[in-house]
Amino acid sequence: MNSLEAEATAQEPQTPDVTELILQDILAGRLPPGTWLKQIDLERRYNCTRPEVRRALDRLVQKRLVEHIPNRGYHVHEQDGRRAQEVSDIRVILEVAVSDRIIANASTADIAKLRTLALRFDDLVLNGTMLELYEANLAFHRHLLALAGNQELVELITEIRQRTSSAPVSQWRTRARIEQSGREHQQMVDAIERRDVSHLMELTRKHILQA
Amino acid sequence: MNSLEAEATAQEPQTPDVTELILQDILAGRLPPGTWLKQIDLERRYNCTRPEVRRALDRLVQKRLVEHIPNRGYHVHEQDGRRAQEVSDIRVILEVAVSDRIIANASTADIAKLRTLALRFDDLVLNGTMLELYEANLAFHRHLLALAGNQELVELITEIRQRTSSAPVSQWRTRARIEQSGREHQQMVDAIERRDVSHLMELTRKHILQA
DNA sequence: GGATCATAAATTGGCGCCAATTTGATTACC
DNA sequence: GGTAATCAAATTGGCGCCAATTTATGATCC
Repeated sequence: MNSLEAEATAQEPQTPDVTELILQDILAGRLPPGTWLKQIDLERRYNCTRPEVRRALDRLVQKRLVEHIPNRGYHVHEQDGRRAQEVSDIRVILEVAVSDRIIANASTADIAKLRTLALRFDDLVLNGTMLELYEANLAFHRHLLALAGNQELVELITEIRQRTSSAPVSQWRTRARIEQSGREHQQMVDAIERRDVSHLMELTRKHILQA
Repeated sequence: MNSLEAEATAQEPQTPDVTELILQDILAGRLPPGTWLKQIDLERRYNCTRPEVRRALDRLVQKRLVEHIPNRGYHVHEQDGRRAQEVSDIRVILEVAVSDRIIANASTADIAKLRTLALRFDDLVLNGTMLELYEANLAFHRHLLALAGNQELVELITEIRQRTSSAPVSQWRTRARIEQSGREHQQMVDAIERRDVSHLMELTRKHILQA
């Protein structure tokens, strides 16, 4: 939703939710998989108290993003190839299945909005951080899914996306792949505009599987 | 997984995860939607410390089972008809979509195991608590889904099931409906044994939607 | 010289206290 | 008699300390 307003690492004395800050650092690849998250380090890094760190770590464990070993500590969950594949499979099933609803509900305004978001993604390919790109991509997919008329579905897919793709860097290996993703976004909007359900389904399937 | 070994409310001095205890009480309907979860009450009810209560409450908020209002407190999330409908829709999409994989992977042993679980459900209809029935039902559906060969899918559906069906009582309103569910379980196993994909899909769809 | 044990440093994790906010009741006032 | 303001009780929530466990280091023994 809101892009990154916490660009300065730890400057402001206010408390903008430590969980979100750690999450973004993991997503941005600043805390790579396997990294041990020592409570004192986090306390200093985010300029917060011990209980806040603990609460954040516990939440991230619930989200399956970090692993907890009793009396040993917390570390960023290793990338699991099988799990990533399984999540992709789930996404394909769901997003392909609601393609018809998306097309049925998409108004002219919705399509315009999707184009804007797709363009923003393309723009950030050239000049933008990996995190910004990640969030722009997420925004596009969230608005797309929202058209299916099932709010829970939007939240659910947002959740399971985070669950595996620890570092977005590992998602899009090359710039060529990123640019390809951008083009696919455009094609998906085109398909929606033409009300071509089967084409949208095929585009969605490919887009997710090779992301 | 493990059935209820914490039958005695709060007797043993050990700490068998307070989160799970509160969760079960919500699921069993002992803590109806809307109930305010005062920290002192929980502290006494489950014979645990303040920080444990807080951690449990925070986790349940993450699971969307309780709602948190800052400086006001925590209360069991109200049953949301729309959300329940949306979760059912998601379940239908997913479980119908993997029907073919379930049938492709189901061995003779798997089918026998499913029959056992279905029978256990039927048995508990007569003599068993609501919670036991709920867990037997969950066990059947988990084993069924596991045959699709996607572990994440099993965990995901288990999660979203909990997310809405606050009180399992509200799921199966009448005993007639429960017995009908039991028969449908049997029919689903029959369909798997006959390798009748389309029939399993139709049974699954109806079973979920009118549960 | 290498391995093992003991000791010390560091880290995790449990626990209780106290301030801030809210709720309910009593009192004063219109 | 009803309403509004004030005060007290209760509840939430932040914070730091200390014990338990683990890890690293160094000394001793084989």
